[in-house]
Amino acid sequence: MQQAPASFIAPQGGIDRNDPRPLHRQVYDALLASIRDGKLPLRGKLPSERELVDLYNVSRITVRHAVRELIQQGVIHSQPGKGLYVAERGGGFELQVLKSFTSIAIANRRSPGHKLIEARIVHAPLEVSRPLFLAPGAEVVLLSRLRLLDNIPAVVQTDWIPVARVPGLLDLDWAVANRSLYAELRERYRIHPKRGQTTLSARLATDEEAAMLELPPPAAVLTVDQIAFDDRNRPVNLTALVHHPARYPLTLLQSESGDFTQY
Amino acid sequence: MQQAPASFIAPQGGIDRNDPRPLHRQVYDALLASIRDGKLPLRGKLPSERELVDLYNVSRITVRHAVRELIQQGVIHSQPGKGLYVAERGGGFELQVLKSFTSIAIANRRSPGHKLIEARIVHAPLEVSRPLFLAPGAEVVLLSRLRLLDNIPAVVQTDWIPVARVPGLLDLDWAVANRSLYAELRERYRIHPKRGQTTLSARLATDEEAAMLELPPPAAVLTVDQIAFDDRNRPVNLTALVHHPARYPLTLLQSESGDFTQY
DNA sequence: TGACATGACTGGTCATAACCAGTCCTATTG
DNA sequence: CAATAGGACTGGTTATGACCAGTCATGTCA
Repeated sequence: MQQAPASFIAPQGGIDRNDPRPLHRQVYDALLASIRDGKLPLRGKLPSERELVDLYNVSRITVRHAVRELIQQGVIHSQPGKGLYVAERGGGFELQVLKSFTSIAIANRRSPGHKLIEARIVHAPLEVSRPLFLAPGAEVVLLSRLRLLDNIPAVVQTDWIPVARVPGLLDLDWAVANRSLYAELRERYRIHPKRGQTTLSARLATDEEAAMLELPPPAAVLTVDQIAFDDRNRPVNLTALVHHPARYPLTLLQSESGDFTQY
Repeated sequence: MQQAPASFIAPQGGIDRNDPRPLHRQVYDALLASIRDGKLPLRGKLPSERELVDLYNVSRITVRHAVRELIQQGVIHSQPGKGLYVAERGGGFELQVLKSFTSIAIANRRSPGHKLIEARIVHAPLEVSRPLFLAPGAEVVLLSRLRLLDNIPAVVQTDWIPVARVPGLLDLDWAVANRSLYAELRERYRIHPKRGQTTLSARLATDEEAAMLELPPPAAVLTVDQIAFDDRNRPVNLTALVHHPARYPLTLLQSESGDFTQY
C-alpha cells in the first residue's frame, strides 16, 4: 500500500467552496502548486484520480478536468493502468505555453524588470491597425520596453493598444521598473485576454536592438508577435517581442491533444 | 428559430459506434472536418452544444470534450450565453501546436517534399545522447533532409533516432522525396509519439544552411529542437529544424487553458 | 520452480441529471 | 413610446454512477 499522499498535498488544500474560482481550477492550482513547490518530486507519482477525489472532496469529473489541463500543459503525463507522473522539465526556461514575462521570470527564480524605451500615443501604421481591426492611422498607445532578467537585457518588447480601450494609460509613470502592463489592463481596465494568436520567426537584429541586447552584429534574434483578444473577441493589443536567443529561448511542452503528428 | 444545422453537419456524420476511436474524438474530427471543408464559414456560428447532442446522439459530456479540444486548439472559441464560433485564422501558416511538416503543408495546400542530405548511423554526441537518455557514443540513426514546399527549400531537418528502436530503418531509400519518417515509425515500428518538448530559438545560419535555404549571408534562421516521447514515456527521437524565416514562420493559436497571462 | 490465473488497482470513456450566469428577444407595464 | 420583467436560450460547472482495457502483485497449479 502506498503511503497516504496527504502529507504531500494538503487535504482540502486550497479547496474552498466559497472561492469564486471553479472547483476544477482550484484543484488544478493546488496540484500545480504542489509540483512547483517540489512537494511532488519530478518524475514522481501523483495520487490516483480516485484518491484525489477523496482528498479534495470533489467529483472525479472535476479531478479529471484539472488533470486534463495539467496534461495538456505538459506539467504531468498519464500512463493508463499505472498512474499520473510529474513530467521532467527541460534544461532552459520552463514555459508551457507562452506566458507572462514576469511570471516566467519568477517561476525560474529570476527577477524581472524593464527599462522604458518609449511611451506615447501614435497613429497606427497599417501593420498594426490591420490585426487590431482599426482604421488605418487610428490612435494607439505605443509602449516599448527593454525587459531585464536579473538586470540583464533579455527581450525588447513593444506593445500597441487602441487608445479607446485604455484612456489615461500613459498618465502612469512607465519608467517604474516593475510596472506590469497586463496587471494594469486587468485591474484598472478590467480587460482579460482570453485567446491569442502568436507568430514566431527570426531575423537579423537592427543596430539598436543589437546594442540594447548586447549582441555583437550581425546577430540573429527570435521574434514573437502576438495579438490578444478578450472574452468578447475584441482585439486587446499587439505585442512584438525581440528575444536574445541565448538569454531567452522558448520552451513548449506538448502533449497528446488531438493528433501529435510531428515534423 | 435558427435553421437546422443538419444541412451543414451531416446528422450522424462520421459517428460510428463500432469505430475504435472514442466518441469525443469522432465528434472532434467531424466538427474539424466541417470547419476545414468550409461547411462552417469562418466567424460562423456552430450549432449549440445541446443541438450537437441531438445531431450525433451522444451525451453532452462527449460533445463538451470535443468542443474543449477544439477551443484549446484555437479552432473555435466560445462566448457564454451566446454560442460557439469558428475562429478566424491568421495570415500565414495555419498551425495549432507544432505539427507534421507534411500535414501542415497539405493543410495549406502546398505540396511537401524533401531532398536527402545525409542518412547513416553515427555515434551520438553528448548533446544528442543526453536528451535521449542514451550512453554517450551510443549508436543512433542520423537522418538529415532539406524539406521543400512546392519544391522550394523551406526547412533543414535533422533527426536522431536510437538504432535499437528502429532496426533496418536505413534499408529504405530515403532519397525518395515523399517518404515520411513518422509514418514509418508509426506503421513499421508501431511507435506513437505522445508528448514532446520543444525549444525555439534563433541563430545565424551556417554557410551550408544559408546555401540550402537560398538565404544570402549573414542570415538569421529560426531553430526548433524537439524531443518526442512515446506512450510509455521512452524517448523516440530528437529533431532539429532550421527554418527559413520568411518561407516558414510558425503560428500558434492559444486559448484560455489555465491562465492566459501574457508578456 | 516456473507458468498461469486472479483480483485489485490504474486512467479512459460515456451516460444522465441538475443548476448557474450570461445573452437576447419579447411581451407587459408605466 | 420607453423601460422593465419574463422566458427561452447559451456555454460553464458539478455530481453520481458505470464499464473498459491496461498494469501489476500475488497466489495457485502443473
